[in-house]
Amino acid sequence: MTAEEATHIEADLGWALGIVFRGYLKAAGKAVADLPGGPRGFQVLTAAATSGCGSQVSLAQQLGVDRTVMTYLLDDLVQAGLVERKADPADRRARHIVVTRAGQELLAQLRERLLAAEAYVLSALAPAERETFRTLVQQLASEAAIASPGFSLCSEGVAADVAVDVAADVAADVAAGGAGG
Amino acid sequence: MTAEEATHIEADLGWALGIVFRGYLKAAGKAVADLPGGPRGFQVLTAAATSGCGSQVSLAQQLGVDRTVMTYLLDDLVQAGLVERKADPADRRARHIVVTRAGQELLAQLRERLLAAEAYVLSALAPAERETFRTLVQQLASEAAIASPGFSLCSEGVAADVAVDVAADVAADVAAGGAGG
DNA sequence: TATTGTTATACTCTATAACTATA
DNA sequence: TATAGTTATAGAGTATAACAATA
Repeated sequence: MTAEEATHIEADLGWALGIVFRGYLKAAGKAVADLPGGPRGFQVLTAAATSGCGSQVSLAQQLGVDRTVMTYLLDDLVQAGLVERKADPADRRARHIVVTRAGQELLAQLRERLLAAEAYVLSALAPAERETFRTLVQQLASEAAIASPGFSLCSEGVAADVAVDVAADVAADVAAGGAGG
Repeated sequence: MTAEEATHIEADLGWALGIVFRGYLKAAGKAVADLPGGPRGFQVLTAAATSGCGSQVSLAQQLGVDRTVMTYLLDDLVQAGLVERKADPADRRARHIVVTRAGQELLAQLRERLLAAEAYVLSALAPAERETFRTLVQQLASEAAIASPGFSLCSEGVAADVAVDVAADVAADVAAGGAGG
């Protein structure tokens, strides 16, 4: 490596990732400003709604955060009436996180707003490149998540049926005009 | 959007970006553990070494952080003898940030360690995909940085000549065996 | 003994305002 | 009046340890 090859800041992956991530947080924060926990709260809602095993540790592992963080996030979401901590009959230590109907409705609405925010963040890329970028980030994140200790996605499970049941009702509402931008 | 299309957490761009970014911070943090400020300190060093206009605000804008953060980062780097705050004869308010010889040496060494950390973060992708990902993130970050108020890269300028002068000496040292992993 | 959930603590990063010295 | 740099403060986000209840 010679002096002429002195790396500029744009070549630093950490710089680029940081800029993009902070830009995303800013855009997504506005999109879900009325949701407790902001983008993190949305991720909890999404994971709780689509994941089969809804225990707090399992959600925390999926989201890549500490289980102590999950307690705070859930406290706020419970207080807002968006999720509930149900007792797990199979393990009295665990709490089963269930998204309420209000939570399902809000989730469906915020999903569209968040998609718009994502589109804004990616707007510097050509349409084909956006999909490529999404695929690659997703691929990196999935591998990293799998590599983290104790990770399991639990896409099938006991709670999935209940969640889908509620989601069916909600989907009708949203399609009827709930999708406010 | 129907219930069957309920978005899983992997489809959330914020989730993926967060996982990847935190994974990078972890890997990069180990790589530059002996540098004040960690990966952020490395970015300051890189920007100061390759950017022409080395004022603190200009560096802060390039890095996408507040100018108050730059003060703390530079305090530690100055104390470690890696950069110096020189008076700017053209503007007595401004400080010209110059990387010392020790800073240049450390920068050259850490650059290789950081490249290894970056390679680790991207290891889930095929070689061709890694370059694609780098290009796309860089493209997104550059556009976002340019869009931010007051941004200017200043790749050419007064200090550039001095920096390259020092860098030439350092490059010889590193090539001779300074690149410790 | 290990795990779930909670609480408390501390450390980092970030955001804001106020202050000085210069322009 | 505006800008460069500093300082102080507060708010998020994260990491760690400790604890009670349960496996």
